[in-house]
Amino acid sequence: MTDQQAVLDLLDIVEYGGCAEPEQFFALMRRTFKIAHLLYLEAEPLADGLKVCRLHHTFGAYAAEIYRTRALHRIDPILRLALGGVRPVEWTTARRRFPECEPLFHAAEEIGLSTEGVALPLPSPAGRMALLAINANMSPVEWSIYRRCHLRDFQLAANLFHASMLEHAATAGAIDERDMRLTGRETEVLTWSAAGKSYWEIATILGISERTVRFFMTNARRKLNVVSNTQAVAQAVRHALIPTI
Amino acid sequence: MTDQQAVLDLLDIVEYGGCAEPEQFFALMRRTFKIAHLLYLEAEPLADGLKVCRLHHTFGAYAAEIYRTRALHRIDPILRLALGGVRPVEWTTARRRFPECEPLFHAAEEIGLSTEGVALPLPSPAGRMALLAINANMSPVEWSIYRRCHLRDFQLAANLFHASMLEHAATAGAIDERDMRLTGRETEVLTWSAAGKSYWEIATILGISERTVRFFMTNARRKLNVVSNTQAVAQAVRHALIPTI
DNA sequence: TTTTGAACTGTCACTACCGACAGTTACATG
DNA sequence: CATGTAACTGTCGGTAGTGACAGTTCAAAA
Repeated sequence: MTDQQAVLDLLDIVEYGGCAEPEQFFALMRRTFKIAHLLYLEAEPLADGLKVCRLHHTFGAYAAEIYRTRALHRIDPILRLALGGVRPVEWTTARRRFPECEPLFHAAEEIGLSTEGVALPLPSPAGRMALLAINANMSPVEWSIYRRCHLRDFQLAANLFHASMLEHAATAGAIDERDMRLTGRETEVLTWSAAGKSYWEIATILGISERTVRFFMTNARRKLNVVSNTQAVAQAVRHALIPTI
Repeated sequence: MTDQQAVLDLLDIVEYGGCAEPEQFFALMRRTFKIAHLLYLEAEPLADGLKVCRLHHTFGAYAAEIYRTRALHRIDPILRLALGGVRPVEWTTARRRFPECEPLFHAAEEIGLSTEGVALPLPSPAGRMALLAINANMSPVEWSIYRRCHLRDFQLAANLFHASMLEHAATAGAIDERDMRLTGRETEVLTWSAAGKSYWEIATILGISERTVRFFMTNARRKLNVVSNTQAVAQAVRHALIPTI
C-alpha cells in the first residue's frame, strides 16, 4: 500500500493551493498513487451533447490524438454516467452496462486507458458538471484492494483540486461574465415567463407596459446570447439565474 | 486515531446500500468517528433565500426546536458558504469571516453545536445543492489533527450517503410522477426547444413535419400541466426531464 | 458635469406559436 | 382480436412573440 504520510501530504498541498496548475496536480497524483492516467473535465449541457468547458489529461500526444479524432468524449459511457450522477463510476461497471460500447473500450485499450479505473463526479455551480477520471494499469484484484483503500483519498483530492480550478476560473473569468449579469427587472420578467405568463400578464403583474416587458426580455436574451424566450428561460434555470417557484 | 479498518468497513456499508435511512448513517458515523452531531441538507435556491427540500440531523428535541424557531438555517453562514461553494467549510473559518454572526454561534454553543466542525458541499443534479455538516466536541488542536486524518473519510462517506439519498428519492417519487413521464419524442422536441430552435428547425432536425413537432410539444405541455413552451422547458429543466448530457 | 446604466414607452411588420378540428400507421400487450 | 400507446400528418384562425425603428426619465458613479 501507498505511504499514508505521503497521501496526507498530498491532500495538504492540494487543499492549501499548492496545485494551481492541472499538470502539477496530475504529476503529484501519479507520483503518490499507482495511477496510469488522469482526466479532468468541466462541461455544461447542450441540446445535442455537451459543451466541454475545460479538459485536462495526462494522455500522451498519440493517445490524445486518437481520443480527439474519434470524439470518444462524446460517447464515452463513463463520462455519461459520471456527469449524470453522484456516485463514483467504476470503468468495468460502465463497460458491463453498455455492451454496445465494447469497440470503444477496445480503442481505449489501444492507448493504454481501460484496464481499471474510476470516475468521480464533482459538485459544481448550478447547471454545470465536472468529473475526475482515474485510470490504473492494475489487475482487477489488485485494483479492487487498491480502490477500497484509496477511493477516499481520490475523492477528497478531486474535490479540492476541482475547487481550486473553479476559484482560479472565477478570478480569471470575472471580467467577461460581467455583461451576462441580469438586472432586477430582467430577472423578474424571465421568472414570470418561466411561470407561463404572457407579456400582457407580466405587464399587468409588474404594473408596467407590455412594451417594457418586451424591452427587458430582449435585453435578457441579448445578455444570455440566446434567440428565444424559451431558450433564455432554459439557460436561466440551468444557471440558477431565476428563483425556483 | 480511529481504527482504520472500522473506517473502511463504514465506507463499504455506505457504498453498497447498507445505509438507506439517514438515522442509520448518522449512528454509524457517530459510532465510528468522534462526532457530536451531523446535519444533512438538500436545498434549492429561491429569490430570497433557500427552499429546504430535505433536512436530517442528530440534534436532540430541544436543540432542534431552538434551531427551528430561530430559523438558524436561514442565516447560518456555514450553510451559505457550503451551499455556494465546492470546498469544505471549516466552522471556525465561517465564524471569523462573518463576525456579525457571532450571536448565532453563541446560540449554537448553547445547544452543543459550535466547537469544531466542517461542512462538505455535495454534487447534485440540476441547480440543486446539498451538504453534510459535521460537528465535533473537540479542542481546536485535537480537531485539526483529527480533521487532517479523516476529512477524506468524511468526504467519501458524505458523497456515498448523498448518492443513496438521491437514488432513494428517485425510486420513491417515480410512482406519482407516472403521468408526468415524457415519451422519447416529447423529450427530444423539448430539448431542441430549450436550445432555441423553432418548430420548423426542429422538424428539419428530426426529419418529421412541423405539425408533428407541434403535436409532441402539445402533449408535453399537457403532461407537464403548463400553458406555454417556455414554461414547459423551465419545468423540464428544473425536474431534469430533458437530458443534461 | 458628463457619463453611464437601469427603467421605461410607442409603432410597424413579420414570424412563431397554439388550440381545435380530424385523421393514419405501427407495434406491443392482454 | 381488441386495447392501448407512441409516432405521425393536414388545415384554419387567432394570439403571442420578435426585431427594428426612435425615443424619455432618473439616479449614481466618474
